[in-house]
Amino acid sequence: MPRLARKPSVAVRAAPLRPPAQSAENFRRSRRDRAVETAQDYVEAIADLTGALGEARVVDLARRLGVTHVTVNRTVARLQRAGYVNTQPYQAIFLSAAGRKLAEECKRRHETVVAFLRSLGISEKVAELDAEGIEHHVSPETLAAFERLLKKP
Amino acid sequence: MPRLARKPSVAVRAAPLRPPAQSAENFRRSRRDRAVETAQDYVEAIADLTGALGEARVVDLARRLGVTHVTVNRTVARLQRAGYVNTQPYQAIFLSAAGRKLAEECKRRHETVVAFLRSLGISEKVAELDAEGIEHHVSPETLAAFERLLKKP
DNA sequence: ATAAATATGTAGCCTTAGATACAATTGAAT
DNA sequence: ATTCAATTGTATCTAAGGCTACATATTTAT
Repeated sequence: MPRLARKPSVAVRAAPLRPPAQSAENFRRSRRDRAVETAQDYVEAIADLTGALGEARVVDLARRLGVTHVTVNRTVARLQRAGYVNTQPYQAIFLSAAGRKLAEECKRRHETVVAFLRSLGISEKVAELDAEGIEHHVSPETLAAFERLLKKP
Repeated sequence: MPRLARKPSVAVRAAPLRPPAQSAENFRRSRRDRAVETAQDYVEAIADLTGALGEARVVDLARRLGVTHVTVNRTVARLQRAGYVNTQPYQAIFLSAAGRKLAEECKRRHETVVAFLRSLGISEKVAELDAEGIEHHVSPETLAAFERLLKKP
């Protein structure tokens, strides 16, 4: 069985390749973002439900997030361990101070992203859809740029 | 222990709340995106490494993606089952036709997102960083808007 | 007051995605 | 030809985040 050399003496194509360190850092941040996305989605949903209904119940969260109540239950328990929410068995779920703060930030960012996409001519529906995924990866610098452009069209 | 009514007869605040169906759909898509992000990141990295070095080895992928070789190994096996790559034990990893196609799309989208962010005045570094997370959530409609605005400044 | 419906909780299973520790293979140098 | 370092593979652990099935509370309706 013929074997390929570890590194061909002559590179097939001389494409410039950024040093892996930077690249790896970007992927790591992207993964880290992913890990906090859930928390953000939940606190945002809890804030909305609390605003609209006076409290956030497990079933309502499940419906809203499109998962079963079991998933909500387990995640809420984790969020409580992390200090974002307060709840007791068979009771509604309320945000802690930290949770409210996080929810505020998320809501503002979400609305900015949606408004920015809308300003580019994206439809309401798609803007909401894309924002849901995009918002978690928008750095402060990029968010600031969005806000700046929304003010000066 | 006092108990809260399931639904307070009078809503504390009359905030309009989109029907959960749409919201749930958005979250579901966002989660589905997450599931294919990995595949996209890998085929993109494999394409880059193949271009630069002639082949993609496990260690290089690991360095580039910022994970251990074990994670790469397992993921590559999954990508092979999914038909995106071809490889054999102790050999380099090559893209299949489907993998090359996916890599092309990802690369184009990645570059568009970076260019668009750059055009907003975002720094090179942050543009790359944010794009890494954002690109996976940009719908065709939004991508088209980005391209349109890049042509007409 | 009791029964039914709804809501919540628990047990257990699957997949993805990270890790360490150790084993086996390969490529290169002596 | 043998050794040695690097690469790759395997076993096993952890945690998040889905799920179904079933058990327990709670709320509502009769």
